[in-house]
Amino acid sequence: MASESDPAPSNFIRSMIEKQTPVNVATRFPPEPNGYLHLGHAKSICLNFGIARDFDGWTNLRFDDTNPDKESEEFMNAIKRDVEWLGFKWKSLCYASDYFDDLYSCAVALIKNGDAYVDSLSAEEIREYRGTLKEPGQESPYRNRSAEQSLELLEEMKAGKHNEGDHIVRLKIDMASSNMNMRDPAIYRIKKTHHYRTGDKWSIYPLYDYTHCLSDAIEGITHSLCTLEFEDHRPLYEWVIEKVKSSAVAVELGSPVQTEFGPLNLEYTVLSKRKLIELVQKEVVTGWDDPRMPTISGLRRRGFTPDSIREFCRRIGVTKSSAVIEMGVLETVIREELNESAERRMAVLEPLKVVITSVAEDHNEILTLANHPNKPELGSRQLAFTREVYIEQSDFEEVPPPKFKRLVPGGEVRLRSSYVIRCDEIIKDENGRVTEIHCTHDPDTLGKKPEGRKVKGVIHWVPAKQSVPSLIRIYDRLFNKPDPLAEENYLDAINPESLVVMEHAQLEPALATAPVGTRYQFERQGYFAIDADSTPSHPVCNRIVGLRDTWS
RNA sequence: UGGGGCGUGGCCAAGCGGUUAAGGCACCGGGUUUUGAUCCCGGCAUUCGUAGGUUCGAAUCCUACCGCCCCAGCCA
Repeated sequence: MASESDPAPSNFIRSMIEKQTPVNVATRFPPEPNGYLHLGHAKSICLNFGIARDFDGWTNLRFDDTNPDKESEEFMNAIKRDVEWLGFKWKSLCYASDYFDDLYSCAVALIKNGDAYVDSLSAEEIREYRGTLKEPGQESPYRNRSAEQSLELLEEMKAGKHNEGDHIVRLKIDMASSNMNMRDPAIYRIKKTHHYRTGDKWSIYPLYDYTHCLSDAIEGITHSLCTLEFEDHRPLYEWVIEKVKSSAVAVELGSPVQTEFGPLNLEYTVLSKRKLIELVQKEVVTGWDDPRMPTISGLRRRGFTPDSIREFCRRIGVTKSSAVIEMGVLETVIREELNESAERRMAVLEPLKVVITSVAEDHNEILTLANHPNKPELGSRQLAFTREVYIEQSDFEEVPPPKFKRLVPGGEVRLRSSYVIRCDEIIKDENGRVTEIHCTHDPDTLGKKPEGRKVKGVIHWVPAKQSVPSLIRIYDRLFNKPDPLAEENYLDAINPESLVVMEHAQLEPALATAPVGTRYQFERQGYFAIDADSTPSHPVCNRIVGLRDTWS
C-alpha cells in the first residue's frame, strides 16, 4: 500500500503552481451544506488541502450557504466531521453567510457605479429576454433605470417590502454575449426563508456567481479550484472582482484565480448530490451513511479507511477531462491496505454441519492460529477443534463442477489451520437437501502434509457449539449498470442484490467481543467491519470488499 | 462557424520537439502458498481521435476534419 510519504503525482495544477514559484498558495474547500460529502468531494478535498500542504500554504473550509431553502446545520456538521475524518485540518472555518453584509455593500457600490441594477421583470420574462444559445438576448426595459431608483428598490427588498420574484438584482454586462453567464446574471433574489445561521435577518440572498468570487477574494484565496462546469463562469468571476475592486467599497479583496479540473465519475454509482438526496428521500437506501452509498459517511460505515480514500484520490489523478473510474480502483486500495493490517478470522456465512465421527463427543482440542499469515508480530488466537464444526454450504458439492477443490463425497479437504478430513457420509432431509455431513479426520495432518497423497483444498470452519451467531451484510454495487444516468430512469438500474443479508452466519469465538469498527479478513471471503448495529452477544458485520477471486 | 472544454492501450494517467511512449488498475500466463488470497516473475500501445503539413526528428508545433462533454436556475 502506498503510504502518506508517496509523492502526489504531477498534474497540470501542480505544474502551473511550480511555474509561479515563489507563490503563496491559499485554497478553500467550499461545499454547500445541502447534503453529505461523497467521493467527488473527496477528490476536491485531497486536491485543495494537498496542494496547500505541499506548497506551504493553507486551506479554508467554507460553507457556501447562500440558498437557505436547502441548507441545514445537520449537513454542515456532517461535512465538518467528514473532512476531519479524511485527515485534513482547515485554517479557518468560514461561511459565505458571514459575508452577507460586505456582499450587500458591494452590491450597493456596483449599482452606484452603473454596473448593476434592479430588474422588475418576472422570472419567465427574464428567461425570454435572455435569448438562446445561438441568438443574443434583449435588454430589460428596467436596465437603464436610475441608480437611485435601483438603490431604493434594493433597500426595500432587503427590508422585506417586496414579494419573492417581484424584483431581482442583476449585473449590467452584455445581453448579447456568446457566454450565457454574461447576459446580465442575477446576483440577488428575494427569498423569505429562514437561514440556518442568519435566521430571519435577510430577505434577500446573494447568488453563487456573485458570492463565490468575492468570498474567495475576501479570504485571500489565491487558487480557486473548481470543476469543469464552471469554466464558462470564469469571465464572470473575474468581472465581478474587478468591478468591485474599482468601486471603492471598504472591503479588502485579494486576487484569486479560478482553475477548473475534471469531476470524478465512478462506474456503477452516481456522484451527484441531487441524485444522492433522491436515493435517501425515496428510501432506496437506509440513509446518507448506507454502506452502499458513495458518500464519505457511507464508505466509513462500510469499513473504508481515510487512508484508502486518500490513496484512491491519489491514484485517479487530476486532469481536465472527466474521468470515469472503474470500481476496481476503489476496491484495490482498500484491499491493499487491509491485506497488510487486518487480522484474519474465520466466519461461516451459510453453515453446514459437519460431524467428525473420529473424535469423541467431548473432544476440545485447542489450536493456536496466526492472526496474519505473513506477519507473526500480529500474534495469534486460539480456536477449539471439536466433534461438530460448521463449514460453508458452498464448500461441499455432491456433484462437483470441474476443478472444484473443496469437499466432495469420499474426498478430502483441509480444515484451515487444522486437520484434513474425509467425507464419509451425507445426511439429507426428506426433500433431499444435505443437512449434515459425516467425516473422519486424519490425526497425522495437523501442521503437516498428509502422507502419500495431496489434498487439493483448504476450507474455513468454526467449532459448532462455541461459534457466535452473527448477521452479516454482503454489499455489492448499488447499480447494475456502469452508467446509471444513461438509463431512462436511473432508479431502474438499482441492483436488487446490492445488499444480501446472511442471517445465520457463525463466527469463531474470538470475534464475540470485537469492538465496533474493527476490520478483519474473514479467510477466503473478504474484508469485514464490525457494524454499530452489533450487540454484545450478536455481532453484525459489513463486508467491505471481497477477496480477489480468480476462480468463480 | 453561438460560446467554452476534452480526445495517449479495457479504465485512469505521465509525457511540454530527440525516451525502447512512465506508472497504477484490469487482464493473460508461470512460480511459491494450509486463504482458488497475499507474494514473486513474465506478458500486455512500432503508437498517441483522423488526415495533411512544418522539421534531420512530432504524442508534443501548424492546418483541417471527426467524436464526446458543459452552458439558456431568481441552484451551487
